[in-house]
Amino acid sequence: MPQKDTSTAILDAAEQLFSERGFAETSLRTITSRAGVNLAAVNYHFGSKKSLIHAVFARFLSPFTERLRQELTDYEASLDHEAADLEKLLGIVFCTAMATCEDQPERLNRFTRLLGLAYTQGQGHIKRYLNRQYGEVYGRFSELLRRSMPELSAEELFWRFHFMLGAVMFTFSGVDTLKAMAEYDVGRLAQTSDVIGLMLPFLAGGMQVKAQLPVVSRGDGEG
Amino acid sequence: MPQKDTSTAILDAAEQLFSERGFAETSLRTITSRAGVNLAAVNYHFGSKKSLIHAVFARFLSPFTERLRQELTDYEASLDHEAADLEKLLGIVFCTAMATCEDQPERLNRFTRLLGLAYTQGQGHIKRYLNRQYGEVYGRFSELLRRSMPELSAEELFWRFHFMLGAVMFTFSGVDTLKAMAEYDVGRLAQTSDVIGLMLPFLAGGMQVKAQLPVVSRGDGEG
DNA sequence: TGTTGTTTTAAACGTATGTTTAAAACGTTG
DNA sequence: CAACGTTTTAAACATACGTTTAAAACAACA
Repeated sequence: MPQKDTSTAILDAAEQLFSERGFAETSLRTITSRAGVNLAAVNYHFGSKKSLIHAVFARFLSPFTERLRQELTDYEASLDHEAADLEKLLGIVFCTAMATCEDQPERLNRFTRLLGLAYTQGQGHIKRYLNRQYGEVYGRFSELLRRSMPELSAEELFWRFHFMLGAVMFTFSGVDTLKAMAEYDVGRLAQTSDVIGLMLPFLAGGMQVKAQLPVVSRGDGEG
Repeated sequence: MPQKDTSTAILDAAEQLFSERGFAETSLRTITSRAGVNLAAVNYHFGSKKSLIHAVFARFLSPFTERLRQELTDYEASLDHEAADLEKLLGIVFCTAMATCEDQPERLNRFTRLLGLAYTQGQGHIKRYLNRQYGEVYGRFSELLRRSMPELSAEELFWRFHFMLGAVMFTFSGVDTLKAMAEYDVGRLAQTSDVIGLMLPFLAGGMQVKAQLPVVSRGDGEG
């Protein structure tokens, strides 16, 4: 490949820059100059900045969800009405994600960060797009998660799921900074797979802990 | 108070709008028109948009860290060389945060969200400002956290701490959306104190879980 | 080679932003 | 009241943005 396709060059630059600076903070001019293409190329090939953002997500998420759909189907078949296993389930997601970008492991960081930004940064159109395109696989995973912890109430499961999501998103959002900090603090450079290896027990431990009464309470009543 | 001070009106509007839309996505014109003041008032009272952002953080964080410093000192004194208790420590932070804005509980959501945005959104100057101003209290808390889990390796503690941070930040970043989703899914409207009550066991469970070998591995070697 | 459809380019457009200015309004103090 | 420092105001400024345009360059094919 002597020289990248224009669309690919734009997607590559956009993916990296968006993940570094966010969507609103990254201008088309920065993207096109990094990609070495003309400014108008974005609107020619993608139509608008919004569509470019969607395309960046789609390039990773479409292969990923395709693989994940298959993995979940296989796992569901192997279960045959018995309860699902939480760590196995989380392992499937992580492994599928890593397998989707096995040639460039750093893309996983970029991508989790992009997802985190999509959630926390305004830009409602991104959330709508993601839900429309990939909501079904997410629902499949949710259902398996529920089956892996049948003793948990719907409310506890809901919140714990989002606590977990937060730990994952936030960690990978700043994983490069964190790796550097960890190297400075601890003296050892961690690989992404190491971080996942440390994260899985944390997540499983938090998800499966026995519920107990809260130690925090507010001054007012229960309203 | 018949009519708010101009600076206060700006800070109120900015705090709310920043937390809803992010920093880059909120224009000074939106802020000043929401606050009912003239556009130039921001630059007159705060000098620049950057300084306004810093002022928004300072208005919450200065009283908060002041209280927290005191609470940590008290707790340290009560310990007298014995190990700190993790849940007690987390409880102190949450309670101090809630006490700092006891009159307007929703400010806690806004603020955790602002902190999350500061971490995930580019805007390096915010991180630098926060570290410069409040780094010391953070260090005090870190040290107590370490003392609460002496059996954990430095590396495990570092990463688990950031997993925890992520769960907290992410949850409160979208706590209003999440509350609405939870109400729809589960049928019961949660209060912030309820969410914290559900979160504490999750965090403590994840932090204190016995480490185990990771189930995820990469294809390549250990490099 | 001439024609046609596609891609790239430089330039401009319209709009929105953060900031500055200079005059007006205000409030306090002599 | 008069003078002075502070605050507010409307307008303008310079810059950056996403998008559009129309011409140029290119590619494929007859």
